[in-house]
Amino acid sequence: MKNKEIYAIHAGICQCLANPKRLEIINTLRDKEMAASSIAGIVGISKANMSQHLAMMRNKGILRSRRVGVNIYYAIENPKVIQACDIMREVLFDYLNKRQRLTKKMKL
Amino acid sequence: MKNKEIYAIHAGICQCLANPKRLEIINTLRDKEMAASSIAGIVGISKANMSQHLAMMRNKGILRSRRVGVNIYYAIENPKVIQACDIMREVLFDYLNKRQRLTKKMKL
DNA sequence: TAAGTATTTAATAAATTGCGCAACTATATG
DNA sequence: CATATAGTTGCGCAATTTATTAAATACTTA
Repeated sequence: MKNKEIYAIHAGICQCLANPKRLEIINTLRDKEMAASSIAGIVGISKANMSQHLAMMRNKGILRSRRVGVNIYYAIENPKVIQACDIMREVLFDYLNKRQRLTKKMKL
Repeated sequence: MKNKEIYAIHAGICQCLANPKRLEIINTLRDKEMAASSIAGIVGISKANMSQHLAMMRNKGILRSRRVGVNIYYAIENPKVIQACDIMREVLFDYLNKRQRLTKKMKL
């Protein structure tokens, strides 16, 4: 497999993290499985839209799903995603802290 | 700061990883700083486009830049990004391996 | 200061993404 | 079988992203 192809698929998987709703879904499923409609309720989006986000993440190996009666339960497939997510959140906070320090300094 | 806002900024930073060219840039700068045009040469995109990608990542605290004469050198600002990148790459490989095993099993 | 190299910026076109809506499928139950 | 509930899918549209081009800026050196 070519290097450029790898980067493309890699980017495709990272794409899952590049949307606030999907981050919230991942965070909600951090330690439990949950039915699609329950997640939709928590995140506050429509069933259809939720289904689209969930399908995307399942197709990329980030989530898995299983049917139990009328419900379909989703869960994190690969916990490494949580790890990556958390690290990127640290990057975010490092960035915010740095900006805050700079702003303070400018006010002195 | 509101929870939803955090998710939005978090997604904004993750967006940097959601493009093959940017992943290649990050990987190229993994252990060294490099002038914009040199990176463009390695990754194989135009200077203008490179500049846009670099600016985006600098604005989000992922890269930093410094001018040395006529050149502007870019480097990773927060090494945690590399870590997150590598973990997401593992997720990718876990996924590819799993698919391969499934494909093999189906052929038996 | 004029010319050359490196980089950025602005404007645009093309491609992709996100989301609402309606229709459809699958399961459970009266 | 009819109905209800949970979830998925296809379609269209607005918003965002990406790449391209041309013009502008910054620095160096003759």
